[in-house]
Amino acid sequence: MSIKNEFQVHDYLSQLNKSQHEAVVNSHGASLIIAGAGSGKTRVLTYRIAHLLEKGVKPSQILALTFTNKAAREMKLRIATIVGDDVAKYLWMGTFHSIFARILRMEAKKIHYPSSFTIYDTTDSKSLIKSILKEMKLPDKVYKPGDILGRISSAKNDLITPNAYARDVNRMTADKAAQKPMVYEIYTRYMRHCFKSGVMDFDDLLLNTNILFRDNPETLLNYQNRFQYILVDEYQDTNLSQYRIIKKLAEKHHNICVVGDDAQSIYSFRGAKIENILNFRNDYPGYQLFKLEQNYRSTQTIVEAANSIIANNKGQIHKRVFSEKPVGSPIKVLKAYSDVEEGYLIANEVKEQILKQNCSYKDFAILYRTNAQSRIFEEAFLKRNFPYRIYGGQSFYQRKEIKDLLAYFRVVINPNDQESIKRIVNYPARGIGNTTMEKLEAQAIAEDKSIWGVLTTSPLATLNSGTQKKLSGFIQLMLRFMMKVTELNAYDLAVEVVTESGILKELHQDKSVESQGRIENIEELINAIKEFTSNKIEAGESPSLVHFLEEVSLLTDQDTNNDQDDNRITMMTIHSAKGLEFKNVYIVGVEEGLFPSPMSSDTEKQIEEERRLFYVAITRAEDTATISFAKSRYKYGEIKFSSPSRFIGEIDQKFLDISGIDLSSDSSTLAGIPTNRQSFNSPKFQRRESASQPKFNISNQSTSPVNFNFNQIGSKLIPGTRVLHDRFGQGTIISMIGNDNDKKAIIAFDNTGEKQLLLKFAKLKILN
DNA sequence: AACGCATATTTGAGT
DNA sequence: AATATGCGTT
Repeated sequence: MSIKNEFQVHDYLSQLNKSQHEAVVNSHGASLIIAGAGSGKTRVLTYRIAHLLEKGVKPSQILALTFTNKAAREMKLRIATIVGDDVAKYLWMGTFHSIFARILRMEAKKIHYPSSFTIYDTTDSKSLIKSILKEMKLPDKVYKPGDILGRISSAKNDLITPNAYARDVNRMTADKAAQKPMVYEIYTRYMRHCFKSGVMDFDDLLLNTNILFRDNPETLLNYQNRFQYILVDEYQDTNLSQYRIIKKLAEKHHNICVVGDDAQSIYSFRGAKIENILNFRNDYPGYQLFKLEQNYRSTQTIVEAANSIIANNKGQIHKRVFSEKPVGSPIKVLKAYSDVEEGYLIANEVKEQILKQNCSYKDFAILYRTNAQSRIFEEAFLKRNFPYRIYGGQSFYQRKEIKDLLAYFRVVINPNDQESIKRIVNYPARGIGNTTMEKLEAQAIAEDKSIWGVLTTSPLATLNSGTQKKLSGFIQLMLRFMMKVTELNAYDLAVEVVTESGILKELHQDKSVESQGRIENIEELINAIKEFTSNKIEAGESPSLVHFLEEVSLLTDQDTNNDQDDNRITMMTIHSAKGLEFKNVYIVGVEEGLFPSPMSSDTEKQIEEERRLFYVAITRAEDTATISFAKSRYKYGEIKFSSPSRFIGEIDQKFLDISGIDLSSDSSTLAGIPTNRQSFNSPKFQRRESASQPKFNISNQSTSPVNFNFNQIGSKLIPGTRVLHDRFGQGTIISMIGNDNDKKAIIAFDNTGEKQLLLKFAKLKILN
């Protein structure tokens, strides 16, 4: 058999150390693999699956669950290089959400859902909660949609249905104490609405899987038989809902392998239970334990420093992570007086390291606690023309024009999706306004139908004939699309929707740069659909829009265009850096009040999670790690002062290089770093700091910009002129439009694309 | 229905 | 600070 030869060619077992080898070949029964940071976890998982396949297990009998789509894709790819794509493609490998969405679609009838159910993202859910609040006449000042969604989400992750919620004393009293006694009622209506609309949110995908298996023993049995081997990655970050699904599926064969690291559990805020990994031994008493303790990623200094941090946590699974790589350089600690200076210092460091180490931009990562911190570094790098990529924040699929188009698709597939209908009914403008929609919604509630149901089956007596005509035009338009769902593939239908709906026309009429960008985004989406369609046709799978939507709803921007070979500095939150590695890592904003986050500083448990997050951050580094903090930073437009994070003091000082810190300012501590839990919030301390704030001249001498007053020398701004903008960096003027006070320049910026700027406000500088 | 101005909210991480 | 929401005006 050709598979055998493939294995011999790769000779994968010889690439493993002893404990990795054990973890790969002992593939029967229950296994717990504790994988320290950088210990070759992915390699072990990959080879374990390859090994199973070699032993004759069919790929379709293996279920492998990962945390992100990206992890699944990469692992599948690696397995494919060993066993071939024709085998690997039959593996059930993906995130919990995508795998069980797939199963739920097949089994939808059994839980009384349409198999064409659509998936709501957080924005959709919040907007639904808003309309429920309106319906219940509750103030959204008290019942903040985000908060309520969080309560609902937490209930779902704990498998608490609305009925159980009402009986849950803890939740009910907490709601009452928070002056929000109606959460239970909102939850009930939210669930009912989703069910009637044929819609699931992220948590529903897991909750409904539990319900499916609970109420349909024969279906459960079917999947228990199918999945002879189950593997779960990042087990420490599974929630109760996920845990129960796995437990049930593995009940028959007990061939369950979970991989994780309790020291890297960082998602309890969204319901993950670290207990799942800690209690594995109780769930499967005959389990085998494998510990991967050798770190192949980082220098000894980094590994030891990380160990000294995590030693502050209690109740861990004992392990001794070590490295046999060189000792490496100490962890540099940088102090900045302001957030802006922090950006400047880090940019300097990057430049210096690039020259010293002979490495390039892609070897650097800036990791922060909150997405909002990215801006400072974006500005610092733009000024110096450093290429970078920011991950997270607003993703492609969250952009307005993309959501609009996707809403069309969703309505075509599932016309009962009310939030989507509301989104598109008057986009492009059709003269169907709020009043009309409110009447329709009221009627829908009264007749217990969806809005679409009202539109297509009820007499619209309360509306005047003009409005009725407009609505009928919309209905006819959507019906035309719906009739073509099965006949056309995703691409052809998408093209038809963009043109027939008038979206494209609308955007073309608006000549602004913004709508230019929107058209480009729409084109990008259409291209993605084209690629999806041809891939599916090639693979002999269905290229319908239904399947495209399925894939897209569970995608994040982490999963899209990840060109490894383009040479940029990476900027992301520590959460999204989990699982990644970089030669040089900069952990920024390591301050009290930011990291640990004030929202996670109430209990020691929360602090421990923040500490694990810090551990994750440090262990991303291969060669060097740098920590920085700023004494002051802007928050909500106000200057806030802060002191270095307690976590810096928790690192064994012998691993730190604090020469970058000005010792003069605070003598009572080691370079201003509290070595125990003291803080520096005394007014005296703060006043002194604010008075001594230095002004830094950040302008780059080599491109020395000339200050410029547009009224006098505006005529110098002609197409082709190179200019510098504070925020967007360098660019070339494409054209000038407007007159006098409204004069604008259309500028193609090197890093951020085309922008249209009003000269009155844009502080442009001409470059020589 | 589009626009302009005032006020509120965000900055807690992501499937 | 930047963006979102809301209300009143055209």
